[in-house]
This record gives sequence, structure tokens and C-alpha cells, in this order.
Amino acid sequence: MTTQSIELTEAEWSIIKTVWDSEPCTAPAIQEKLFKSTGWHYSTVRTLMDRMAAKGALKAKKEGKLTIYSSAVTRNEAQRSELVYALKHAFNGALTPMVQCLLDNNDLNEAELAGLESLIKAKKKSVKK
Amino acid sequence: MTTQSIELTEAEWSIIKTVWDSEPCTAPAIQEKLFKSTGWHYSTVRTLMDRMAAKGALKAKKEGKLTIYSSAVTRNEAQRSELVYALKHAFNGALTPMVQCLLDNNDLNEAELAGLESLIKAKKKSVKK
DNA sequence: GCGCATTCTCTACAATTGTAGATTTTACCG
DNA sequence: CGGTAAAATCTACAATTGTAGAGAATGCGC
Repeated sequence: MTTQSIELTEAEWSIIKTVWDSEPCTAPAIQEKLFKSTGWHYSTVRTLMDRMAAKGALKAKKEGKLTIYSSAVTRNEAQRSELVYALKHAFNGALTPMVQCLLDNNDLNEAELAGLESLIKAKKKSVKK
Repeated sequence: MTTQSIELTEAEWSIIKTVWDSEPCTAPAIQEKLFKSTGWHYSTVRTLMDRMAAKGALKAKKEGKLTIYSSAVTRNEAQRSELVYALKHAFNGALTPMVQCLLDNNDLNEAELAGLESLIKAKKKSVKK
């Protein structure tokens, strides 16, 4: 299994997040949804989407005159790639310092911390098993 | 305080990590240290370092014919920027899912999980206070 | 003072990324 | 059928990123 890891650029993240929320979809639909936040015109969105299809982040299928897009990577895969990138480059692959940095730079309230704690507890259980 | 957040590219990460380990330093020194892993020639490293100085990631100071470089951002600041980037783009700013993804995609042993747990416990204490 | 090694400076160039205009095609409505 | 709106195609272009060569400057050792 070639865990092919697709790196997304900033603009591509905007696109794919919108696609995830409404796939299958057309470029005009994505453009419209993104216009308010980005101001991107149709050709911009379209170019981005075609490039993403070319690099395997989206799938494109022609249906009459329309091109229907859907995602080719799941949200989880994309998130994982992003984290792997950060982990490798910024933290030399060491996860604990990464979590440390996360905790130190976001002020979480007690409830959130408790939430994280139980995530870890759950994980411990599944590891032990 | 304008928390100016410097985004580093992949190549720039390699450079700045080497600089952190030996600053103040010269470009030839960095080039030599990186040659084995990257194969980069002097001009490549030099160009990267000058661009980084231009964008505020490094400081450069002329000393006779030599240019002495040092970092303009700390490791921690750079790490934080990288995480903020991932957090914003991939996780819409939600930290818990990010940690979840981290846990799910790296197989940690019990000891590491215990380590994370105590990080969180410690954080909880400092929040409460 | 001269040559040699070291370092610097300047320029270059291809690939990727962000952004979009101009023109063409398509298909539905009247 | 013919006009119009929607969508597509094609081309473009500036900025950034990765990569480096060619030639100039500097300064040390003899």
C-alpha cells in the first residue's frame, strides 16, 4: 500500500473543504460557496480544481457539458498528511514535543483538557489490548 | 504585539534547523552540514539563506568578507507557526480533533501515551491555578 | 606583490502557486 | 431556430520556490 501523501496548498485546502461538504459538485457551485470568503472568480476555482484533479486530490467526471467533481482523498487522509508534514519538518518526527507545543500555545480550558485526557486514556486502553 | 508568523518552506526548514544548531554561522558552514542529506551546492544554500533573511527568518550581518547568519525566530516560534497553519487549514482551528488525528495515526506505546497524559495533567494544574 | 582558495555576488531558469481574462461551447426557452 | 445564460476551455502572467552556474572579490601564505 503506497500511502501516497497529497500535500495541499492553502488555496487547495479551501477548495477541498468545500468539496467535502457538498460532493459531488460542480466548479460553479464551489465557486459560489467560496466567493464570499475568497472573492475568487470562476476561472480561478476551476483552475485550482483541475490542478487538484491532476494531482489526485479530486476526481473529475464529465457528464454532458458539466464536470462533476468529488474528493479523491478523505478528510482524514488529508489531515494526516498535513500533520505528518508538520511533525517531520518542525518536530523531527517527535510527537511528544509536538503535543507539548500544541498545549503551550493554545489556551485550553479545563473541559477541553479533560477531553484530551480521555482521548489519551481511550488510546491507552486500545494499545494495551 | 504583532505575532508575525513566518511560514517556512520545506527547504527553509532544513536550513533553519541547521542554523539553530550552530548559530552564529556562515553559509559555507551550513552548506557543508547539509550537503550529505540534501546535495545542495553553495549557491543554493546561500540563495535560500538570503531569502530567509529578507523575509525575517534569519538575521545576516557582514563581518569583513564573511556574512554571519543567525536565526531571527526561535525554534518554538517556528514550530508554533507550523502548527497554527495545520490547525487552521486542516482542522478549522479545532484542537481536539487535531490531537485525535495525531493519536490515531502514530502508533505510540504505553510509555509515550503516559508521557502525554502527564503533559496534560500538568497543563490542567497550571490552568486551574 | 602574487597566486590560490574561499566566499561572495549576480543572474538564471524551470516548476509551482495564485489569480483571472477572453473566447467558445452548450443547451434550454421562447 | 436563434438568443442568451451558464459552463467550459484556453491562455496568461506575476510571485514564490527549488536549484545552481559563472565570474568577481578578498585575503592569506609565500
